[in-house]
Amino acid sequence: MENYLESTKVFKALGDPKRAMIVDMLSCGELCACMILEKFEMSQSTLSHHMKLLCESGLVKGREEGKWTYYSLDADTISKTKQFFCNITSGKENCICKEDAGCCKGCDANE
Amino acid sequence: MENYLESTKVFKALGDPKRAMIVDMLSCGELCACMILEKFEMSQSTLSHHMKLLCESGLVKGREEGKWTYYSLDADTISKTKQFFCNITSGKENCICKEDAGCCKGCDANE
DNA sequence: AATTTATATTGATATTTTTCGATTTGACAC
DNA sequence: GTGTCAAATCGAAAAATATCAATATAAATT
Repeated sequence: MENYLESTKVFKALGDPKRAMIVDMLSCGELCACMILEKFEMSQSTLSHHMKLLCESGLVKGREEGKWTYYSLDADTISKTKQFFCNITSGKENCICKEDAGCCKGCDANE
Repeated sequence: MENYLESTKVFKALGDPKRAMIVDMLSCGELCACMILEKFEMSQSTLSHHMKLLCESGLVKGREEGKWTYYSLDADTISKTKQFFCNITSGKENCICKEDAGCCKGCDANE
């Protein structure tokens, strides 16, 4: 059984175009919040909120240095998420629909 | 430049554990709404709403046959989404942060 | 034609998310 | 210490989403 809750958090984080764009930016290396902020039309507090969400999903890591915070992608989460995406989308014989009826009731997908 | 809006719609759809689970179910073949409904604790109208969202993202296709609607995964969207995920997360030299400052203002990520 | 069955739609409510301005915190410079 | 800068947090408002019960639609069955 997949860990739906963990990976869907990452998808939720990527479900916003601005956040996906931030991830794209970070893919060529770590950046401080101020650099990211320069590229967008949003307030500093809004960016901070987006960064927090990205960090909480595990996709992004923050590193504090003096008064700056540098953000970078988390390779491990990226690889796990890719794996999860492939698992749930690639054809297979024994996916959950083949199990007993009602198998999804009360599992983590229902919170 | 990536098509953020299109792919982030798919991520948004996958950002809900129940919907991710539905996608997982569909990965072993097409299912009618009634079969999916059996597995969850949610009302019929709620499931219908989730299926609509999945279809609108392009990840799932609906096929009507008599009084049933059969749902299945859309291979093309899956492959495009995987590609997009890889593009924005894999290290590269020329990602958007290397372009002119402010390049993201007014582009599709800002709606 | 009337009934049942599968699904979609509508209307309402509750919750979550997005966003901002204002404030706070913490580091650095003077 | 005082002021400045980067970033986080708080509080509030607006928008989007999730959910359900009720109703509508449309096909199959009687």
